[in-house]
Amino acid sequence: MKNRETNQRSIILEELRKVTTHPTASDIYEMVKKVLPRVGLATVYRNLDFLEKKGEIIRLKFNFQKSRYDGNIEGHAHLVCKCCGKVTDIFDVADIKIKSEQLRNSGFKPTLEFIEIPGLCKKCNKIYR
Amino acid sequence: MKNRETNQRSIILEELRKVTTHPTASDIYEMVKKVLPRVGLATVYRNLDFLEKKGEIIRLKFNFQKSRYDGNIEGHAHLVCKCCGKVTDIFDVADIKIKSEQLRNSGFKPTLEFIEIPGLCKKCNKIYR
DNA sequence: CTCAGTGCAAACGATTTGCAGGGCC
DNA sequence: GGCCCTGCAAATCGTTTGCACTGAG
Repeated sequence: MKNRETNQRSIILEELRKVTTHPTASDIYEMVKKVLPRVGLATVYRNLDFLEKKGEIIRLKFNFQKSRYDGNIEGHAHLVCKCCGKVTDIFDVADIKIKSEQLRNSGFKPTLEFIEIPGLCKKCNKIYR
Repeated sequence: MKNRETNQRSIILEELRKVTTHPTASDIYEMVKKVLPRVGLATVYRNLDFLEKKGEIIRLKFNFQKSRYDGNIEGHAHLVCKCCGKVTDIFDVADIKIKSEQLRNSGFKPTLEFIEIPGLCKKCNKIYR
């Protein structure tokens, strides 16, 4: 009786799965509009929220003003250049180790698959060397 | 000739240094208003931006809608509970190790001091166990 | 048939900006 | 005295919401 499989919802997910970029809601809106010209932006937002809650997609936060979305839910991390904003996916982080007694004592359970690692990309690092 | 040391700017920094919470811009606005009743919210925003660019404070991104700020620039990480939103400071992360060939090959230089680690806090982890 | 989902437009809330006046250097 | 900074108000922009309608189950 709940969670209906609408055309809009499946196409939004489908379009997001297609790309390896990390589009914003309006990017996705534009992508979906090519398939469903009458779709509304609010529908895109509502479905992105829905899909995130379901764990089908990931909402990224590296950009302050607008959210970005990732249709790839294979556990992976993001490298985010603080200088140029470039985002790189890293898939082989199964074994990130954090050595911190405070962390161990806190009882906090990290979800390292979705971590966003700030830093400087190769290009920007050269400039600032 | 540039970067004047105004009363507003130093009080904003001073107030932010005092607390160990991670206040939003309006939280800081309220704090500063107690000292400078005629201060404007825009001034707070402009100075927070300024101070962040100068590296005097850190702008945190764990909250989607509004930015939070940290006056403690001693290298430390944040544990962010995805469930209840609780944020915990971790100071002994000098030796976070990330074992990733992709990362090594990418030439990306991580700034691990400012990393935000998602996960579940002790309390929420129990609930979801 | 029912009600979750949609499209549209208006509302919202955090942040930014234009502008005239103020005060640091 | 120059011009960076401020306070105020209005503007901006991403996101959310109210509402009547639609279509999936």
